[in-house]
Amino acid sequence: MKISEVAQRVELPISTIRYYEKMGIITDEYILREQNNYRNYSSEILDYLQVVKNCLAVGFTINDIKSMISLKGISKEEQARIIKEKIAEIEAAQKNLENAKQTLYGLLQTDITCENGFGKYDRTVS
Amino acid sequence: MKISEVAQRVELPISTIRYYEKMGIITDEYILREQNNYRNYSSEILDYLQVVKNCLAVGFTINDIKSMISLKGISKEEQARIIKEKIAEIEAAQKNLENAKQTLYGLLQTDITCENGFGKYDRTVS
DNA sequence: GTAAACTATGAAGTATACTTTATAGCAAGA
DNA sequence: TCTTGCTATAAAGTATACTTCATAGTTTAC
Repeated sequence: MKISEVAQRVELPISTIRYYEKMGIITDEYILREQNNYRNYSSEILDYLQVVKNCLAVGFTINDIKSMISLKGISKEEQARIIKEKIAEIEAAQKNLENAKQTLYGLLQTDITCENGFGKYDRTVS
Repeated sequence: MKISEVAQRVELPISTIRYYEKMGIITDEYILREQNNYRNYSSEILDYLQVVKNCLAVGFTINDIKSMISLKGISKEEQARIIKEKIAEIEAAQKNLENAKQTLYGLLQTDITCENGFGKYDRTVS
């Protein structure tokens, strides 16, 4: 499928898809070039880009994703190590999310305008 | 307490703390200025900055945080609406995290080097 | 067959979140 | 006192993730 279809289906701008390729997180494996030089993507790009979107949405960088892609070239032990590291990062992010969420729930239940985490006013100085 | 103590306790660079103030997410409520013009922070800054860190870590922007701070000026209904919106965003992020985590667990269990989400090779073209 | 729409590339521009630099005043210990 | 270290500000610089622009070839609809 052509780039515009990919863009529409994964809900990313065309420019972003080309950018991801330039950055190395969309590899040749997903792309054939036609006679006219147009990119022709395999359908697997759709699931792949969804994973990429998830990863970026939760704070991983493009370089993080590149390191995950490049797992292909290294030893199983090293692969496992990197993956476990990433999982630990995700779990840390999950804790942060839960904290942030509880903070917001706290805001809902208290009087936001004076006494709570965001905007609390207290001149006590230590 | 002075800026260096805050920096150390919340584990943020001094420059970042000054930057947050400049961006408006650390307000005067947390700061007194001494005769020498040094900032003197109230102890509440510590919890507050932890919340800020959590929010930033999970994808909220400084402007998002500003909008949460500014809840003080608006109606309860509007406050509740904004907070619920933010909670919804967090829950979306939580789903993304869980997806990303499952993807990584999948990587751990499969043969990473050939058949999986990152780096799958399939020339099928639609 | 021609205009509108889609594709391509490289380079420059933008937004966000910081960090660093340059310069200078204030403070605490030897 | 003097040196080392902490504080201050403004402005410039950096990293990341894109987006836009300029230019040009290709395809499709009429």
